Amino acid sequence: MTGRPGAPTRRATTHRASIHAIVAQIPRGRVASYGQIAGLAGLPGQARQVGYALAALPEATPIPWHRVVNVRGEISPRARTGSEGAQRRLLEREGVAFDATGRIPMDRFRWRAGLL
DNA sequence: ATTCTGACTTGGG
DNA sequence: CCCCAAGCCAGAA
Repeated sequence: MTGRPGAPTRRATTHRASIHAIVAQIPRGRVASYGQIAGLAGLPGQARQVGYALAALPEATPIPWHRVVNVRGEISPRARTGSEGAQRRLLEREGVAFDATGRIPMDRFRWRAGLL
């Protein structure tokens, strides 16, 4: 350890890594909210960080980032447009439905971790 | 080293 | 339903 006695513990891994790991587990046809992911990643209350972690992903990634939506069941608007439409299309292709107001009925599609 | 900025959630009025 | 404030991390300039 580079540890000087009394020095603050330095993060060995970034939070982004654990967040990506959780998102990678969301099964096809299911969605999770940012806050839900944060909790599962051991970072309760850091929903925002989840969004930032996803925004940092490269264009081509094996991580199913499109399965993460906000707690209201809607696709969160980004500063940079482009992926919103693609995200909805990807979800619909997996069988995730949107209601007339453009929201996903979370009661039906929310991912239950540890449950298929 | 400091400053800025982004895919959020929750509670209260 | 709307609006506001607080909590939070990391990478780029």
